[in-house]
Amino acid sequence: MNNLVQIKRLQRYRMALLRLKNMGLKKTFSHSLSEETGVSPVLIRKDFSQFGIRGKRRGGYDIDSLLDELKLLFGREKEQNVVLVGLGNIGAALVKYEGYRQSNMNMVAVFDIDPVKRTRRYSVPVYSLESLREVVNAFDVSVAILAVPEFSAQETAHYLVENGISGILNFAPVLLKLPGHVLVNNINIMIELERLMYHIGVRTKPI
Amino acid sequence: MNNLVQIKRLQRYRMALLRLKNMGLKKTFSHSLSEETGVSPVLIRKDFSQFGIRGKRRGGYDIDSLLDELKLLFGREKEQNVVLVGLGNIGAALVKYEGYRQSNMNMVAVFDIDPVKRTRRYSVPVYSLESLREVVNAFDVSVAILAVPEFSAQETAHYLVENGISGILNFAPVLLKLPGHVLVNNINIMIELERLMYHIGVRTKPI
DNA sequence: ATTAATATGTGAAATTAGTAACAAATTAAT
DNA sequence: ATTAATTTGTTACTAATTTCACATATTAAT
Ligand SMILES: NC(=O)c1ccc[n+]([C@@H]2O[C@H](COP(=O)([O-])OP(=O)(O)OC[C@H]3O[C@@H](n4cnc5c(N)ncnc54)[C@H](O)[C@@H]3O)[C@@H](O)[C@H]2O)c1
Ligand SMILES: NC(=O)c1ccc[n+]([C@@H]2O[C@H](COP(=O)([O-])OP(=O)(O)OC[C@H]3O[C@@H](n4cnc5c(N)ncnc54)[C@H](O)[C@@H]3O)[C@@H](O)[C@H]2O)c1
Repeated sequence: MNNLVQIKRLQRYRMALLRLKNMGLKKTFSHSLSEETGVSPVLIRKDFSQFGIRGKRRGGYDIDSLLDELKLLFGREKEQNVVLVGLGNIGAALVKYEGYRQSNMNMVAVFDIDPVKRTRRYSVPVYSLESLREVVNAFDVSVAILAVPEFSAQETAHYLVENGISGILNFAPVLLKLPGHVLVNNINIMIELERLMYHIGVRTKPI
Repeated sequence: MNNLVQIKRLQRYRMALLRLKNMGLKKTFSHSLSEETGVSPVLIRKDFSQFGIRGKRRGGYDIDSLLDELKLLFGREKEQNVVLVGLGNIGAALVKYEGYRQSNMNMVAVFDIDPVKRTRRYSVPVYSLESLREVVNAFDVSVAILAVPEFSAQETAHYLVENGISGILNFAPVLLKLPGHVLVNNINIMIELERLMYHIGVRTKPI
């Protein structure tokens, strides 16, 4: 059963555990985590079990230990550097976001073809794409956030990969065609909205 | 097998078909759509088949007919109005986005508690939350985009529901606890980034 | 006309994911 | 100490999703 679906759930557990810890809690139970994540208690226990994470019968799970175990999975030891490509609407939101540290990540540079965009001053430097390779090498970057218009997404993604990027978080609503070793995660806001509409529409449609 | 997973795929087909149509194509085949969407050809055929959409053996599918059929599913007849709650980083990107029309949607109002945010002028009016019910009634709104900070997300979501919202696209990294009839779709940017890191890390880790 | 090639459509098989049931451990209560 | 209550961990079962295999239709070529 390993992977994908399960990894997504482990991430959710981790987020929830961070919240619980923040609230001052020391331990938790599969049914409490279920409340926080929407995953059934059995499945939570099974997931933990399969990743070698063990609780105490009747005593539940120790939050700190759980987070330590999950840290080995997600919170890579070394802080991971990412770059942002495309400083438009979405890009501007992402560059101003301050939550990267919390996930042990750091945005080291932004790239945009528009020189005007490069005059705006943020806490992160904005370059032309020519500097990409240099930055990738200097900061050991392997992941990029891609927030360029749909029509240039494929071409830009290709350029990123040519210059050493092997993971892309893609906001453009297209399937990027890239070499097999490259990983892409897509975020498609309009599709999420549409599906919401669809499900609501379906349910409220008169029978 | 109906629903959820399948609906997601049908949405992807639709997006891809719109692109193909835009490129001037008239018909397509399950294997071409597979290229565009990453879904296997058999599964594409099966999905269509189960939704009563039929192609021509040897002749493939007619793009316009396909889109018509899918329109019945997704592109509700009437344009759907949505509101945005929280005009921060993400909110500002969403209010400036111009792709709603294409999905037959329309953003009719933005809400923010911060009076300073309400002085900024966009093509969409910005109100305080007190006006929510009024707008919901006037524009028959059932879906809201929630882009407020994590700590106020639950409370705000609750308020939205109290005032007639039944679908929420949630950007805050928390599981919203709401009455069963309310639908929530979550977009969690950091989780997507983390998972990218994880999968890359796993693969490049020395054996 | 006949044959070959190509694509769809679908029931069966295989795979993957999730649930139920319950034993084992641990803690709390008497 | 003994009993009861609770919660984990696991195996067996059920459900869901996807792929396989192939029959069937359609077009193109000879
Ligand atoms: N803004 C939203 O709310 C929203 C919603 C849904 C989807 N999207 C998608 O997200 C992507 C970005 O949207 P946006 O609204 O931020 O777009 P935008 O047009 O505001 O910004 C795009 C930016 O990318 C830059 N750019 C263009 N080509 C480039 C290239 N080759 N290399 C580097 N930079 C380049 C442009 O100069 C611009 O600054 C689009 O694909 C869009 O479809 C956005
Ligand atoms: N910006 C990003 O790139 C990013 C990335 C990942 C996740 N997120 C999440 O998205 C959400 C929004 O992020 P952001 O960066 O835009 O935050 P932000 O702080 O920039 O903006 C939040 C906005 O919500 C308004 N607000 C606060 N409470 C409100 C309430 N009760 N009702 C109405 N409006 C209210 C604030 O006035 C502000 O304008 C957060 O939950 C954040 O964790 C954002």
